Amino acid sequence: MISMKDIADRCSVSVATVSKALNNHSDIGEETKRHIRETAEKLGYHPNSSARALKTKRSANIGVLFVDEGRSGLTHDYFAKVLDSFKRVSEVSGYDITFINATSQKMTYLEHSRYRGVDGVVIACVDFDDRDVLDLINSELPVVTIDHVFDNRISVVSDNIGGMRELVEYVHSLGHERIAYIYGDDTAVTRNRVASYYNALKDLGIEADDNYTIASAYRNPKLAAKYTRQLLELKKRPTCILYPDDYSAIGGLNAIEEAGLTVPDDISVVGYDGLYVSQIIHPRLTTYEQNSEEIGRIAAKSLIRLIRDQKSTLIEKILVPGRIIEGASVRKLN
Amino acid sequence: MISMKDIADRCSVSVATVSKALNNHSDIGEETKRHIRETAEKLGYHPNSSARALKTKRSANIGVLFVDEGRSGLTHDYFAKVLDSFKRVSEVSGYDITFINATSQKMTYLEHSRYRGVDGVVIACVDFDDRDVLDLINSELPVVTIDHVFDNRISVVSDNIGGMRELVEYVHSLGHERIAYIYGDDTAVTRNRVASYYNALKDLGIEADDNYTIASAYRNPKLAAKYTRQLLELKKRPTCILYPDDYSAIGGLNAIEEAGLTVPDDISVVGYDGLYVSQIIHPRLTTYEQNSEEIGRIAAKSLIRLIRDQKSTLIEKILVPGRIIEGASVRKLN
DNA sequence: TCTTTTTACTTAAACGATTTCTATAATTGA
DNA sequence: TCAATTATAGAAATCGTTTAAGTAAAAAGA
Repeated sequence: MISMKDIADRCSVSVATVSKALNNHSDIGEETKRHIRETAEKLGYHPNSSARALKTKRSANIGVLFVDEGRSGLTHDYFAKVLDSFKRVSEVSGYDITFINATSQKMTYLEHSRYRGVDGVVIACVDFDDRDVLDLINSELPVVTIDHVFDNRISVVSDNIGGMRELVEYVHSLGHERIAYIYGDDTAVTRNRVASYYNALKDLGIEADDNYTIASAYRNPKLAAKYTRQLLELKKRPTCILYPDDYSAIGGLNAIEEAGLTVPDDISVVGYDGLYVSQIIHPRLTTYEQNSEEIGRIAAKSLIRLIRDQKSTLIEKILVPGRIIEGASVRKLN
Repeated sequence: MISMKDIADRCSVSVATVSKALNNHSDIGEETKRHIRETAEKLGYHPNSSARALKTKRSANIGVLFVDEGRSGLTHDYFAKVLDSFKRVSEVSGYDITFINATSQKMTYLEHSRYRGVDGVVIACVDFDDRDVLDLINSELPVVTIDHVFDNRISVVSDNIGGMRELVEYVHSLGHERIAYIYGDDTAVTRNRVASYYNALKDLGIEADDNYTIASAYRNPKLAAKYTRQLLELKKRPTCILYPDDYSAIGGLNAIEEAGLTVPDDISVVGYDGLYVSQIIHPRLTTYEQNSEEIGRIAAKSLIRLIRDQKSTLIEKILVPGRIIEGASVRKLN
C-alpha cells in the first residue's frame, strides 16, 4: 500500500507537507501542491481510512440500525427501499454505511457505534422502547430516526396519518361507507394509522363499526386472509377493506376469491406501501405508496448536514407524504 | 471514550499489559488478567477498531460488491436474501460489512476496498468482465464470488444448471412436451440456464422449437407479458412456459388471463426464484426456489475461513442446489 | 539597511492499539 | 549457594495520518 511516506520520499518533502498538500491547506505552495498531487495520482495513492479516523475522529462512516417486527432485515421491502436510497445519497457524499447490530461481540448498539467510530447513526426500528435503542438516541452521536419521533432528535417520517386519511377519503369519494380496516402489529406507526382512520371516518360523518377494525400483523397474508373471511361473514359486510400492507392485501384478495367473490365488483381492497409487486398482480392493487426513496434521501441529507455542521438544527420532524396509486381493486359504488 | 490508557492508569500497569491481558497473552499473570478484565468491563471499555486496524491490518470488516442489471441494489429480492444471510453469519463471527462502490471519491472497487481496509470481499455481480471487477478479483485480497466461477477463486453458485434441468424434467413428467422458455438478460447465469434447458430437452428426446425460446429480461413483467402474447399466437402453442424469474412469470400470468385463458388449465406457467410473493398470489406459482439463505451462509463461512487461514483452500466451486416449489400453476396433462 | 511580516516548509506529538525486545524477580536445578 | 530458567511486566517502536508549533528564507515596510 502506498502511503504518504512514499509520496514524501518521492517528492523530497515531509509527510506533513504531503498531508497538507492533499488536503489543500493554504500554507503549501501551489507548485508543490501540484507536484505532490500528481505524484499521488501516479502512485495510485489513497488514504488509509483507519489512520485518518484514528487521528481525526471522523470515519466517513454512517451507522444503520434497523430492527423490524419479523427480524426480516434486508429482506423487508420498505426498509430495503429506504436504505437503498439512503445508501446512494450517502455514497455520493463520501460516506459508507455500516450496520449496527447487537450480535457482534456482545456490544450494545451504542458500543458498536463507538467501536466502529461512525460519524452518525440512522435508526429505523420497531422497538423504540428498547433500552439499547434509547441509549443510542440519547447519546452524543448525531442521530436521525425514521418513522418515529423523538423530541430531541431529527426524524423523518412517512406521513401515515395523512396517508390513511387520504385512503379513507378516497374510497369514500367512490361511494364506500362500510370501510373495514385490518391493521398491523402494535407500533407507533400502526397507532397513527388507526387513529387517522377513525378521525377520517368521523370527519366524513361515518360511524365506526367495531366489527370493522381488526388487529392483524404486517406482512402476514395468512392472517389477513383469516380476518378477511371473518369480515365476509358479517351480516353487514363491508364494501371495502383496508389492509396494513400490500402482502396482507394479497392475502385478502385470495380469501375473497376463494369465497367466490370478485374484487372489485363484490368488494374493494386497498393495500399500503405501493410495492412493485402490487402493481403487477391482477387486479392491480389500489394502495398508498410511501415515498421510501424520498425518506431515505432526506434522512441521509439531514444526517450528513448534522454531522458536518453540529450547530445545525438538532430537532426537526420532517413529514414525507406518499401518494395513492389508483389500481383496479376498488370499485366506484353508485 | 475509554481507552487502554484509562484501564492501565486505573490498574497501575502499562498499556502493553492491558493489551496483552485483554488479548489473553500467556505472559501476563492470571490475577492481573482478571483485574484488568474486570476494570475494562466496569469502565465499559471497547476497542477502537480504527486503531486496531491500523496496527494489525485487520479490520473485521468485509466488503460487499453487488451490481445487478438494473442497478436495483438492495431492492433486488434475490440479492437482498443472499446478503441478509451473509450479513447475519458474518456478524456472529464478529465481522461487519461495508458496501464497496465506485461512487465515492472516484475510487475503483479495489481502491475502495483498500481504503476501508476490508479483510475480504464478496462479489455478486452481473458484469464480471468489468475491468474494475477483474482488478479486484485478481488482487491479493481474499475474495469469494457468488454465481460466477473464476478459476483462481472460491465461488458459491446457485445450481442454475441443475435447477433448470429439474424444472424441465418436472414439467415433462407431468406430460408437457411443448415447453417454451422466456429467458433473462445475457449473463453467465442466463447462459447456463439456457444451455441446461436445451440439454434437458435433448435428453428427454424432445426437439427444441426455435419459436419457444425468447430472450427477455429479468424482473420485467411487461416484457414477459409481451413475449407471452407472442407465444400464445403461435399455431402450435406451448403447453408450458418457463420464465426467467417470478416477476416475469406474474407478467406472463396476466397476459394469459387477459387473453381469456386460464392458468394452469389452458397453459402452465413456471417461475424462478421462489420469492415470497410467488407463494401468496393466485394461482400459487410453481417455481424453482434458489437457496439464497444457504448461498449467503456458505459464502460468509468460506470467506471468513479464507480470511482467518490464508493457507486454506484458495480455489473451490460450491454448488448450492435449490428445490422445486410445486405451486398450482402447472397442470398435469393426460 | 534593518526590522517585521509573510510564505513555505519541517519537526514532533498525537490518535489507540499491538508487538518485539528488554528487564526484573521468582523459581528451579545442581 | 550460585547459575540457569521461568514468569511477569514494562519500554519503546510502529501503523498512517493530522496538526500545532517552530523555523528559515523571502518579501515588505520604514
